[in-house]
Amino acid sequence: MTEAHGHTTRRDPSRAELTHLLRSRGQRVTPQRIVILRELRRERRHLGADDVRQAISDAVPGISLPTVYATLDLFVELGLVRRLHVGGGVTLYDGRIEPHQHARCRICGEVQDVDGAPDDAALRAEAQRSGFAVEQVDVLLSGVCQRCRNAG
Amino acid sequence: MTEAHGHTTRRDPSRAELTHLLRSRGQRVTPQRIVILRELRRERRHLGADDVRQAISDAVPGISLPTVYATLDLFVELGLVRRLHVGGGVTLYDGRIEPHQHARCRICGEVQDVDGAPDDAALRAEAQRSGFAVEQVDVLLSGVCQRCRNAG
DNA sequence: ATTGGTGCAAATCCTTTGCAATAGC
DNA sequence: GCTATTGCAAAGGATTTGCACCAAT
Repeated sequence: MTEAHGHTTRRDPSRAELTHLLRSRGQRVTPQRIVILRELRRERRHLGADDVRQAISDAVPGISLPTVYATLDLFVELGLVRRLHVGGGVTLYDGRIEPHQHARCRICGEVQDVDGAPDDAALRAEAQRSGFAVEQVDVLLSGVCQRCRNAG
Repeated sequence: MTEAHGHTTRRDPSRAELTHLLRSRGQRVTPQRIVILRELRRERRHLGADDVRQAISDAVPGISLPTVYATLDLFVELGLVRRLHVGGGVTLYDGRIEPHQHARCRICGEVQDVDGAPDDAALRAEAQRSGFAVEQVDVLLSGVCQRCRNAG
């Protein structure tokens, strides 16, 4: 038995990180927050707010969607997760912090990670020419994923 | 008088283009479509669906939002305009076709154009390694625009 | 004991849908 | 005249808000 039925305690690197960040801002460490962050870090898929709620419904049975939204907003502000705006008004959350970009299949809608940072020097320079202070660069590739190419 | 109160007729390059595209697909050339495309081509800002309706409310007084949405969807499919998903679930439409990217101010939300194509060779290659067929690359810069930097 | 966080219910916002009337072709 | 397109009204789905209760510090 490795660690069985994921409970909130026990060696969880994301938990210490979270506790520290929240405490330093006078905010509270709640089970909801612990579980949501752990889920985002564990899951390699990209989750919407309701996906998150479903994914943790065992660990935190009665959690409400407003709480999930509030928590995700907080995590984005803390820099713990990335918010992703893919097509169709869909908003997803990504627990991976390492620099990487995203590719969205126009057939099935699935979003996959693409490792690597964009070579954005030229675009940055161009934006800064007009006085825009660039803080972040998001790249979204669109196309057709392997599975849909095989199916189609 | 250059050409005064923009009416739908008279030398409008976008109109001929639109007529041709629609006819070739057995679709109809309506005043709503003509005016919406002309507005998107003329306006250098990026417009949401309701912005479009307001912008053309003089030319097409009774136009409904569902019609605006349907028309924008059609134009995106025809490749006449680009759909932009910027933060906050906001969807904007861009009548400029030439390759360019976008920068969104995190303070005021304004979206400005950034000329130039991304140097995306490395990311494309990485995505294709996993069987993903890249068709399009969208880059969204985030940061603070000139005006908000001065104000702040 | 304080007061930030949660859950609930309802409100809001954007977008889509169903359908009868209208207008391109 | 045929049928795509429109406008209206209403539905739908995602996210936010207000407030009373609860629980982390």
